Amino acid sequence: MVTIRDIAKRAGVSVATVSRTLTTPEAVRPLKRELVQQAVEAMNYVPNANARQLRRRRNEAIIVIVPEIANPFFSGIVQSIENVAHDLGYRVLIGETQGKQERLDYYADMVLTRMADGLILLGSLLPTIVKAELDGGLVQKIPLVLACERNEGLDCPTVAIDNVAAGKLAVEHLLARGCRRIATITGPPANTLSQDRLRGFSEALLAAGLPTTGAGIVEGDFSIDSGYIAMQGLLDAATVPDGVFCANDEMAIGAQLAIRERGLAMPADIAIIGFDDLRFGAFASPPLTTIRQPTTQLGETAMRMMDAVLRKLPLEQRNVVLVHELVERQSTAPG
Amino acid sequence: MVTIRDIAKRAGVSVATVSRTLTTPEAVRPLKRELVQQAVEAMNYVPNANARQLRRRRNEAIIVIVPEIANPFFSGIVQSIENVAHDLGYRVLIGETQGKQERLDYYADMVLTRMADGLILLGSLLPTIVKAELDGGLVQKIPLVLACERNEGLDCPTVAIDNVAAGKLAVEHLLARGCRRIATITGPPANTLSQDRLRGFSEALLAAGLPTTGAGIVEGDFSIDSGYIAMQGLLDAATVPDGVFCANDEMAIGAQLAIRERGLAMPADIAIIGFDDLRFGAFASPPLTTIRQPTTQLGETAMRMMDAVLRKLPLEQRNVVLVHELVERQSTAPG
DNA sequence: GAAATTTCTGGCAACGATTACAAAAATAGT
DNA sequence: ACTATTTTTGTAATCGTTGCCAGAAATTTC
Repeated sequence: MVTIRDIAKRAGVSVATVSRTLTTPEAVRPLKRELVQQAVEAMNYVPNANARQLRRRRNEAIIVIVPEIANPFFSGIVQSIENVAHDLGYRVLIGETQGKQERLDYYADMVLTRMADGLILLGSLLPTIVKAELDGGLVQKIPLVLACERNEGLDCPTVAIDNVAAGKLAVEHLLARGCRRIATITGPPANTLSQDRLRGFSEALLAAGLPTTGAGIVEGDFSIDSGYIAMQGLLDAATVPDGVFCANDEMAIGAQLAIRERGLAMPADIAIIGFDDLRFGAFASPPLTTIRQPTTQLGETAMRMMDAVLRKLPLEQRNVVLVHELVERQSTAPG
Repeated sequence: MVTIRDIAKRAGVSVATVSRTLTTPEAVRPLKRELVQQAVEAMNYVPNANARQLRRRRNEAIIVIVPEIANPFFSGIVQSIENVAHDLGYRVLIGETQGKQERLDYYADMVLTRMADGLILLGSLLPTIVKAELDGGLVQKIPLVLACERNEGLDCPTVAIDNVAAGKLAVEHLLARGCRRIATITGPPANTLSQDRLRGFSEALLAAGLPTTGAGIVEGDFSIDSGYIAMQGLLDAATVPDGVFCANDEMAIGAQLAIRERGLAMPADIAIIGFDDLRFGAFASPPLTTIRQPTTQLGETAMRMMDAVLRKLPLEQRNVVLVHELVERQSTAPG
């Protein structure tokens, strides 16, 4: 391996000068600068990042925690984080938890060991060391940004949409097109996101003077399969719904298959609305009405917040709420 | 930051003993080991990974290059790589190229700077420094494993399926159910994967004594939208196909929408077969027949190969070909 | 042209671990 | 009890950079 010393020797300067040429070229005279650059070129020198980071005590690397990479909603956000990170000079490490605490802690450890500078969480799971903070235990502060999900009592920068309002909007849309027997397929109840969307559902029905409980609420787990199964349950019930709000698009797509298999028409017999605006939703049968989350902005904001946290800059807002949007397609087309 | 020296002082031993307790506990007497462990616990010590890696000249981190994270096919492989990597003690950094050479080179640089030990490529793009090798230029060897795509002339471990055979199998399936006007929607022609699948298409038709050229071959780019647009083109042609082989499931799902919009029935009027077995395919309308690639095995094999390369172990096979599989669903159900 | 500044440069001590090597302690052998 | 052997331990060098500090070189000023 060719080191900075080799370059120094070849260019006939000191290691300090080489280092400066590489990091602050304007601080070294053009003549020597040229010499160094030639040597670097000739010997194919690349500075060792480990040594540099050790010395600088800074990594320019952050970890993004995703429950599941294969979920296009998350990967969209990650994509946007990567773009911004790249511009800001950070590397992005993606960690997948698959819902496992152990996995998450493993990644949190990487920021303790200084392999990475901070953590952006897209899911609802919190690292054990962070949870300890909530319980008032001794604190091992690690730079943290929460995206997508709020978390009561945890004091860290957050960016998300207002899921209660968004859920409410979805159901109001179903009401507006005339649905009266509205059901919902929710996510896991432990998930704050699920809770919020469900609350929006209830609030909308309450405001419309319709019953909000009973067989109309079925639990899924955000997967396609769970949507399919949940919908079968709804279809087997005594009163079949005429409108269903699914807490995400994947479950909605699963639900659509169940409905098609029964030979029912959408939206004529049952209207369906999803959440997230996956690109697959636009090509579903029928194309899926949904609530769009501003994926790009979500990722961008999260990354900029992280940058601010790491550079200890003041944040103008610690809890950003982005606007969601109703995307109307045929699955709820007016009758 | 608490360092190894702090622990040594507190435990009343030397730094060497602390280091050993942490890396090879069996080499230190239980008594002192206990002392050290207590100090570590009490002071919340975590070794600095940069210092360790600098010294060890090894990172236990690899980069996986994906053209697009949002593509469920790739993310499935990544998921499997992550699982195996975890078991083998590696960290995984995911890099998204979005088809940009510059982005890829950026990640390749990270292995030159020793931030990571090696590169697993899922796409077809090659880093510039690797391409230089092909041209016989001076070589900067970096540990490399190719997954999904073969690359003539590049001597590095590879794992993939036989895309020619798989493409052929898909078309033979269409032939078997009676299709005679078979078209295909391909990927970008520069892509070896596309080329292979197209070749399989041609070989199958040739063997069946059917014409293989003309309006029946439309170019897509693996995106849903491109499948939708390509299919519209096919439907507008003089002779409408009665079977279409799409080079991936995303395009097939796009094509299906185009067909539904024309009011044609699948598979009665047109049979459709895709490639990859995305989970969305199973919930398409109608559920999509496809060729399944063994995603899990693909990822696992790639990661194990990388491990072997890094540990300089001999590989029993440098070019692994995995078996693909036809998954029959309604989009090609017999008449 | 000498003195006073200003700009560049080089030497060397960090950064926080690992690991040869040698010394010390424990154990075994007689 | 004393030596020979084996285990443990500690000291110090090392990994490849960066950045402080002091001195050298260039520039400005009078």
